[in-house]
Parts: sequence; C-alpha cells; structure tokens
Amino acid sequence: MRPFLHPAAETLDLPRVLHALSDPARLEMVRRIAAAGELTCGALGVDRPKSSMSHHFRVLREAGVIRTRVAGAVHLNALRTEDIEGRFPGLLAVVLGGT
Amino acid sequence: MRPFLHPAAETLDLPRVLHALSDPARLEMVRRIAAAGELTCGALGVDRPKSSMSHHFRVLREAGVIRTRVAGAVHLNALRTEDIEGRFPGLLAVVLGGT
DNA sequence: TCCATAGTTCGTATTTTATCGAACACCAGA
DNA sequence: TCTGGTGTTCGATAAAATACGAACTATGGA
Repeated sequence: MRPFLHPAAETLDLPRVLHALSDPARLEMVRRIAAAGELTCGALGVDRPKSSMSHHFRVLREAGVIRTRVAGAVHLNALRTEDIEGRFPGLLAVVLGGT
Repeated sequence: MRPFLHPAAETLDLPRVLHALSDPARLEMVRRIAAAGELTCGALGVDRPKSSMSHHFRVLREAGVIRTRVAGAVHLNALRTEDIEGRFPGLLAVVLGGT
C-alpha cells in the first residue's frame, strides 16, 4: 500500500484546507476526531461505505487537516491541531465551535 | 433583472461559507473587498471575463459572504462583516490574515 | 496457514463547479 | 433617444468532486 501523504506544516494551503472542511460529512468527521483525540475509520460512526470514508479521509489528510498513523491493523486519525493553529490561528476554533 | 439573493444572517451555513471561500479567486476577491470596504466588480482588478466574475460574486453573495447593493449603474459589494462575525466568530480574521 | 477485520485502491457513474462568449438589461450622460 | 459603460443571464463545454461496489492489501489471532 502506498504511504500516506502528509503535507509539511509550512506548506498548508488555506483554500485547500477550506475546501476540505467545506463538505458537511468531512466537517462532521473533523469534529468527532477532535472530540475523541484519535479515531479509527470505523470508530467514527458515520454510516457510509468504506470507500467513501476512505476518500474523505484522504482529502482531509492531503489538505493537512488530519494525520493518519498505522497502529497494527487499524489506522488512527488525529487532527493536526498545532500545525493548523500555527499556520491559520483561530481556524480550528471556528470550525469546531460553529454550528 | 432578478433581485439579488442575500441569505439571512441566522441561516448562514458554515460548509457553504467555507466552500465559497475555498476558491483562490474568490478568496482574493474577498480580501480586496475587505481592504477597500466596498468595491464594484470592475474596480476589483481581477483580470477575468465579466461572466466569470459575476459567477464568483454570486457564489459569495448566496453563501452570505458579501452583500451587493445597486448604486446607479454600478453594483457595490461589501463584506457582511458583522453577520459573519456574529455567526462564525474569528472566521474573517483567519481568512483575511492567512497567507 | 487460514480466517476475519480494517481500510485502501480501482473503475465508473453522477453531480457539481468553473470558464467564458454572446446576448441582454440597466443606468447615466450627451 | 442614442450611446457607452456595468454587470447579469444564458448556454455550452470542460474540469473536478462525490459516491460506491468490487477487488485487493495488510495485520492479528485462531
């Protein structure tokens, strides 16, 4: 399997991050990951086909919003809180707080 | 000509707003409007066909990011600063500050 | 080694978005 | 009322995003 792509913190692109967050499903995913700290795909509780979930994880990951690490048979996803906050201060508060 | 659609402040939708801002051209438009206070389409200085500009204005307007008012022969566009700030505090600072 | 579980990748269909020329609507001033 | 400047709408096309079944990879445990 291909290694995951995680853009460097300095190269995070605002339009790209905003686009990743502009999908309701992904926004919900981000909120749940933020609340839990680290989550596997399955533990998210979003009822969608695996391939769809995988797609959304990829968009978030390649925009630099989440980081995915392999832990045995599962993939753990965490918010790149510090990287995002360092580059776009305040953005996470908006996204995690907003209704 | 059809009247402009401006969603009520309370109905602003975060995913929709983020989507409107996730296009580099629109993000640039928003920054210039913010810097100038109020701008006509032509005064934006973005070198694109009029129909393309009109499209982007519409996306921003219908997401609730800008308000368009008719002043004689021109259309003046302004950021809906208070409405956005009221609903998504901190978002504008991120968008206007971020590189 | 076989099996179940977790998740990715591929292929494709569908939908949405972006782009832009051309025609149109509106206003102001000559 | 004609004309030039502004900007919108329409229509067509192209590009991008979404959705998801099926096949595949990788891991841990029986």
